[in-house]
Amino acid sequence: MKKKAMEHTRLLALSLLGGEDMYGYQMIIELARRSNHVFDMKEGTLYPVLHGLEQEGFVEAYRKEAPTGRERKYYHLTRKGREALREEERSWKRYAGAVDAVLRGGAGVEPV
Amino acid sequence: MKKKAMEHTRLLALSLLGGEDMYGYQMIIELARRSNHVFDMKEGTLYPVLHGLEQEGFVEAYRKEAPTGRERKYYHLTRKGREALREEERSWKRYAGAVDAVLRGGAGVEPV
DNA sequence: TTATTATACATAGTATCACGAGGTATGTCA
DNA sequence: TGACATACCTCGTGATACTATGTATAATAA
Repeated sequence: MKKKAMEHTRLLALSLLGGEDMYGYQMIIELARRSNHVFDMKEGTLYPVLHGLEQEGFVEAYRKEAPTGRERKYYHLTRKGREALREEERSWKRYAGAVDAVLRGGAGVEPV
Repeated sequence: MKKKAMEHTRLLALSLLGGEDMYGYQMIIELARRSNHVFDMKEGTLYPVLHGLEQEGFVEAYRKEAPTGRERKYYHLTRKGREALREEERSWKRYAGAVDAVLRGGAGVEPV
């Protein structure tokens, strides 16, 4: 079987940050935990996405020292980011609903 | 807002053929209808996918004349294809369930 | 009659996306 | 001290879906 593509990475990242500020590494761990390891996001996937979100003004980064003495780069969801999250959620529900409708044989999705 | 990528095209194609034999153009129309135009698949997307499915032995093509006198190329789901459909459906449910779990804040997905 | 549209198939080029591989650096623990 | 976990990052590659384009026929409009 082929490898399952990640997809919807932005939605997942935004959703994670919707709850609390997080740093990249933490997001990967959390995503794996919350999805029961269905999502095993790679650094090579997440970091470019975070940088993109930052450039778009959806997240803001700040550095904070961890209890261990190490510096971490935390990401905070901006207002604009929260709107984007809501939009992406809608988009996901629409998408998932449409897939399910097709699988059921086209029982009909709500009109858009 | 960025364009939403199709994704899971194979699943959708297999699912359409799970009901009855169809020809490519018909699949595009049907998919749009059943998904209420959430999916507006392009020929440039579908045909390569169909050819791939054929090469893998998931579908078999045959030509049949339409009432209009025109020739159409119908695709039929093989046994192997039906298995692939079931597998893709499982995969989709797993994926969608995991996304929903993350959106809910990680209420927990069934272990895999 | 002729032009346009809808039907029907197909490929080539392009953009995006996620991954693998690799690099850097620090803290912890045996 | 050396291995491992933590923590960040980039580059190259492959997969996927899109746009654009090409071909051809049937139906319809001008």
